Amino acid sequence: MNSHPVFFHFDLDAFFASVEQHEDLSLVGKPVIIGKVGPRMVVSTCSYEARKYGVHSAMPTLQAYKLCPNGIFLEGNYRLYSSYSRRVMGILSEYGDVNQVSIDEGWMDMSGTTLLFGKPKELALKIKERIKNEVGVTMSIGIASSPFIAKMASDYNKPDGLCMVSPGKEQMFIDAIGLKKIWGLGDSGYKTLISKGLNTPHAIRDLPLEKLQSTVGSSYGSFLYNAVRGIDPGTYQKEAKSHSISTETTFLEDITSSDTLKQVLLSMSWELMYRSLDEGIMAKTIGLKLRWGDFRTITVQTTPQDGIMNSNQIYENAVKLLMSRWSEGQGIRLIGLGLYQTYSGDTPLQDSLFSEDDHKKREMDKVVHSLEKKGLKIRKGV
DNA sequence: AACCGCTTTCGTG
DNA sequence: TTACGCACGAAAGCGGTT
Repeated sequence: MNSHPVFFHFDLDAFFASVEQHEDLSLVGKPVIIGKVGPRMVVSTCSYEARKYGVHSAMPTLQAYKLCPNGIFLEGNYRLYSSYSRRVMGILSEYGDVNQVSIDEGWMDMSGTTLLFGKPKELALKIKERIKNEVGVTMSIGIASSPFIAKMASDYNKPDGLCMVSPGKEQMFIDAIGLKKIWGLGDSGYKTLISKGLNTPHAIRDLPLEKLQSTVGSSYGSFLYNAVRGIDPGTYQKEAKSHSISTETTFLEDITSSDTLKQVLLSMSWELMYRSLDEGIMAKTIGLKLRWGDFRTITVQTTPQDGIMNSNQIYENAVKLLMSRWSEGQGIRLIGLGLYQTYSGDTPLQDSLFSEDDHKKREMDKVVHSLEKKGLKIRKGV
């Protein structure tokens, strides 16, 4: 009887680039890079052929161009990728509940499905084959006793990989991949550990929990304590908390005029308002993010006493926040606006605080938004 | 002591 | 030789209030 837990983590290989290669077969085998060559642009994804040149995600495209001048640089077609993604998720969902993590990745609890679908490894091979044949892209799958280990297993043999970590071998697996590949341990944490002489999972295992927590903080300490033992530190079973919606943009050139910044904030206020209406949420907090030409970055937020009802209020608060930290003439590279501390509903927490006008403006926002969704162009340039 | 608000930092894809 | 996006969540540290 196989009664132990079995999780699949799946990850599509160089997904956007693979889709482009499948759509245009002349790109197969070539270095395909998603990202327009130009200042302030970065690589979104690139094919494995491009990675041979040292190109990788988040790299400035100008640098990628230097490394790989023969690369095929594409702008990216997110609708297309989404439709591929939906087809993949559709196939996967024939085998169980899909916990989608992003457009190209997710995990499933496949415990106790052997009688139904066959042994995990064979099932994984079958799924990989189906995705390749029916969608046209390759997928890597990791199989393990927790989503945490399965996640790293799916990365182990990429691309077109399959890796199973047998129950009881989790800690050995962590030792084999090393600190740097532990999910949740990024550049900064890695450097901190190295600077303290903690170079391997083994070295961290030698420390008692309390000691670890006093060196790197209680939360991070217990995360590491579990991770180096191959125990899922609770990576994916987080309950959905208050979420947030935000938008930001980097200008082609630094902006120094308040009119331009205000115009952008106005359009962002509309966007956030409409997105929050679509998602049926209200927010308590408005936050502004600014990045100066020298990359210095700050955030500033406010939780207005009178709540947030409509796009006007978002905009007015945003401008106040801007003026509290920025003076005319300073070059702004990036500006962002977000709604935080959201809760679901259509009514404010303390309704009495809202004026009649605020309610009216909210109703107007709704009408404008519904007309726009039907294809009517109300505003210009958005 | 518990809670809330604000800001920064870190990490993910 | 440089080049550096966007959206989201979690947590720490601090100061203030109940």
